[in-house]
Amino acid sequence: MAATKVGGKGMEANFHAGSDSSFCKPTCLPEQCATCNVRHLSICGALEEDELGALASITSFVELTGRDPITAEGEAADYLFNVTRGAVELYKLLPDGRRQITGFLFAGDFLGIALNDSYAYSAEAVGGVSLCRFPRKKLEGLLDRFPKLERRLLNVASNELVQAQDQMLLLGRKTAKEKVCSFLVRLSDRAGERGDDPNTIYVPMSRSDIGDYLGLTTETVSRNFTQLKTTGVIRLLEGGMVHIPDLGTLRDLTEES
Amino acid sequence: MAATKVGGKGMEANFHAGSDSSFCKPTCLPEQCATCNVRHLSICGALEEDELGALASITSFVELTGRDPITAEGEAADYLFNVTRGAVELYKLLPDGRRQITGFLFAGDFLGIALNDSYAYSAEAVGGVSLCRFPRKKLEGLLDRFPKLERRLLNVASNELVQAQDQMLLLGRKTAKEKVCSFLVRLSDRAGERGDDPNTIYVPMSRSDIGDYLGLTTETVSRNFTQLKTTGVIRLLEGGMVHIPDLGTLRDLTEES
DNA sequence: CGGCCGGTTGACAATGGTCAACAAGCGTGG
DNA sequence: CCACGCTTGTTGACCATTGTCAACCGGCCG
Repeated sequence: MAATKVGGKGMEANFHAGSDSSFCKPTCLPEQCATCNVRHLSICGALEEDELGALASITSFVELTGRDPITAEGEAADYLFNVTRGAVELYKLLPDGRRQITGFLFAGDFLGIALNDSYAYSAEAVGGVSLCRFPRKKLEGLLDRFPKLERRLLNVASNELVQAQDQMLLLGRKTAKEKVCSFLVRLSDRAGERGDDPNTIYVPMSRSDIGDYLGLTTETVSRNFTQLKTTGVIRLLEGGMVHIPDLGTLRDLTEES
Repeated sequence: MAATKVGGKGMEANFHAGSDSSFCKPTCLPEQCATCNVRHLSICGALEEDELGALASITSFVELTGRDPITAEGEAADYLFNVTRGAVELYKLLPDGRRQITGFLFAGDFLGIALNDSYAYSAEAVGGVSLCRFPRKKLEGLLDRFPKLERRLLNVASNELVQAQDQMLLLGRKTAKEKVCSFLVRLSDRAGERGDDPNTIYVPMSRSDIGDYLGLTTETVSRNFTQLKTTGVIRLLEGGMVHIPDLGTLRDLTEES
């Protein structure tokens, strides 16, 4: 796949405008929305069925693979996104290449709150990802029409800020072991929220991604994983799955309230 | 001064409701708003003069000294605030007492975006502070009436998220020296934005506060300050003032783009 | 088959933390 | 007015956690 950014001019072949869906009245939803299983989780959930058409009409549907870039830090923020499948990582770089991943996004998450005209971070796909892409100007126009949508965005921003505070506490004050355990607990909590088994979590990201998220090196992450493994707190399964026999034990190691 | 929180039941003697200002029509602004010099910077700036009365009517004006608490992490978020004078610090604690300061607020800043029913962090005054206090429910009511206000809050949240990303990069990936220099540069930038001299900045917080903000110990902060002092990058003046002869040199030490 | 990538492990180093002593400033109370 | 104690900041000696560098393993893909 080409390494063109989704926000840029390329990849036009990779997505289809919502209005493309042939003989469909404006109020009729494109197939992607009709079958979307994270609609109630995402910002779309703020709108009623009959209002959703307006949002859908400005939406393009994007499919990504591998490590396709989505946004680049500092670039004009012309598009905002909804993740409907897969995982996305957000990161910032220092000039010498040091990287800090500021967050992972999953299905239902919104990408593009943290910006003032230009993106505050780069975003790239981790494996297969589906996105809804909204032109920023047009989305802002919809905010005027649907205050409910704006309220929802404010809630999203609020929640992201709460998460950001937690992450600052983790980065600034937790030990390597506490960081790794907190990370696993968070993935487990999210799995639970999605209705998945919180004791068997999917960890799609590499050790180096985890390190860059927790402010550690890959080696330290790896060492802590093996230590948790040998002490029986976790079991590493096939395909990036991790089994946690006793969440209480793991949670005790995070030092969280 | 009593250690009662401003969000709680105490301190009623310390503030005056905006509507107290005697024979004043609802549209007439209380003295505090009329003379407020950060109105255009704060969320109030989103409203026209004639709309401000509605906001003022739900506002209480609070004066704090010393280390008075404003909010406590986990507590019901019944009030939101505007800082109109002084400095406020926001922090989170681990059960064993480790502390992470997630941000400092100054005049014009809004306090209370990062919440979902309960405050995500504790907030306390650093020295003398003046606040405008809004009951959350009533403020939310105003958001329905004034979409401009909601838009402004979304912008505030957006900016805070951008800052939070920067702080994560700092906490996770910068060295002690880079952290301290970044901190000074930020204070200098803010001084410049306020129209103050960016070469002579006011650092009102203690070494321990700075350490808890940067994920360092007081000793490491102190050592880095003296190193910057002996290499001539900064000069420590009276009353917490710091002189920076050459901002370029300092900026080079932050490793920022 | 061979090279590359991701993960693991080991030896060692260094950044930053811990512990302790000390100085300066400041308010309190004799 | 001075002595005292408390807090804050500074500095030093030492140490530990985590980073660095390197080797190695296994899987995957060309």
